[in-house]
Order: sequence, then C-alpha cells, then structure tokens
Amino acid sequence: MTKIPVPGQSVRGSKSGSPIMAMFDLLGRRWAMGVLWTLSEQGPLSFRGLQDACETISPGVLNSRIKELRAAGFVALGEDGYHVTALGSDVYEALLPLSKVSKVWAERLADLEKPHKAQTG
Amino acid sequence: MTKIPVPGQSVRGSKSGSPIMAMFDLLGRRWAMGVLWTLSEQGPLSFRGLQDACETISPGVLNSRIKELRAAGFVALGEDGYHVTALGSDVYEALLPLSKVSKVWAERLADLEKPHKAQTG
DNA sequence: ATAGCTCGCTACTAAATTGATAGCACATTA
DNA sequence: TAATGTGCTATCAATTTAGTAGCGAGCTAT
Repeated sequence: MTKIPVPGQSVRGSKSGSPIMAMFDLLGRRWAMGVLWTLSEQGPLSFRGLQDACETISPGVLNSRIKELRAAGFVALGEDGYHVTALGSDVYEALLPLSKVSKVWAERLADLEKPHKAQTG
Repeated sequence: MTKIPVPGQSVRGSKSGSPIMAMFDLLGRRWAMGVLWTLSEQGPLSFRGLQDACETISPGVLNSRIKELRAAGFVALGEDGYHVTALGSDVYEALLPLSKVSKVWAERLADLEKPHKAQTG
C-alpha cells in the first residue's frame, strides 16, 4: 500500500515533517477532502453508501482514502458504518472557511462570465 | 494540459460543480496547497525560488500547479515574481485553521508514541 | 562577442496513482 | 437455496507525478 504521511516524518514539502505539510500530503490526494467532507455531513455511512454519496469515486480509491483517514485517526468504523472521529470533526470544521471562500470564488467567476459588455471596477 | 476544475462545471464529487467540490478538486492535487501556502508565506518568489522553497517539487508539477492556481485567480505573476492575489490570500487564510488542527494532530500522535508503558484514558 | 549567469518553462521517460469494472468471502434474510 | 448487502480485493488501462536534462531569452562581466 502507499505510504501514509505522518507529522514528524519526511513528507512532501517538508523533510522534517511539519504538521501542515503532512496534513497537505494527506488531504492533497484525490478525493481525500471530498470523502472527509461527505462523511462529516452525511455520515455515518456504509462503504457503499459513502461510495454512492461521492457520486463517482471508485472502490479502490475510496478504500485507499479510508485507510489513510483511519490511520490518521480522522475516520473510524463503528456499528452503523464509517464516521468521523472527534479529531476528524475538527478537520472538517477547519475546512468550513474553505467552503466560504469557494463560494466567493464561484461568485467572482460568475460575475466575470455574465456581463460580456461592461465590468464593475 | 489537464482539465482545470471550475465551480459550476462537473468536477470530482459533484456533477453540478458545487463550489466546495471544485475547490477540493483544485486543491486536492499533489502540491497544490503546499505551493499556495509557501507562496503566501514566502512570496513573491521566482519560479525557481518557489521550486526551492518547496524543497522537492519538480518543475513540471510546479508548472501545472501554477497554471491551475493562476487560472483560478489565486496566484499571479508580477514584476518581482509569483505572488498570491487577494482571493488567493483569502484561500490561504481559510487554510490557517487547518494548520492549527494539524498541530493538534501531531501532538496527539506524539502522545501516542511516547509513553510505551501506560496511557491516560 | 562570448562566456557565464538566471529566468520561465518544456521534453522526455519512468514510476506511482487513479479510474473503471468485476468479483470474492461473509452475513443476513427470505 | 437464492437473493441481497456488507467490506473490500484484483486486474488493467488511463492519467498524473517524479526526476532529470535542457531550451530560448535576457542580463552581465569580460
């Protein structure tokens, strides 16, 4: 299996394994944030339920991301399926500002697209 | 070149292109957050300066990430090199809580490693 | 003007990751 | 017994990333 980034050990962007770079290494993989987000908002979910909720994720990738998120302690498997841990919930909440910015971003792009004539400066 | 995710268009995790999923698609690529982070903290930087600051990124990947971040409007190239835009700075600030959590995460892991005898619980 | 520097960036190949699909072993239910 | 649902694994193609070399332009010193 692929190496799971851990703070304190060499990760992408930091040989000394700075926490934020380890976090980026972990979350900067396809679907990682999407899985955590989806599970936080819609969990607990079964493997297949999570797969469906993600719309287009393949089981192999989902399995990899789950393993990594579990190893990191962000996600756990309980009686009623996968769910985020307390720490995982903290990560989710840390992503909320990003959601806010993403909306600003979307609006800005929409503004650039709509008025093909003039522009507010 | 690889497709650049845009809110409103089909992206990983959302066929309708929800802003947060578009953001995850954009930032959930190898080095994307690391590049934005490094540039925010140490910028403006030249291409090679940014490459050095990232420690181990290859020019091909850096070039891809820069293209994507520029297309998204998070990064721009000025007289004195690459720098984050106002929007890019917003994204950076939205990542700050993640940095905080990453430290908690690192501490938790350190606590689990250190005491090989007993454990508080 | 020719050598040496840095600049942004491209080309090329190999390795790793991701995507897509099929299906396994187990448990539950009917 | 058969059908369904569970968490996954296997396989293979497609895409992405890594690693390294180097281009063409510009600037500087000789």
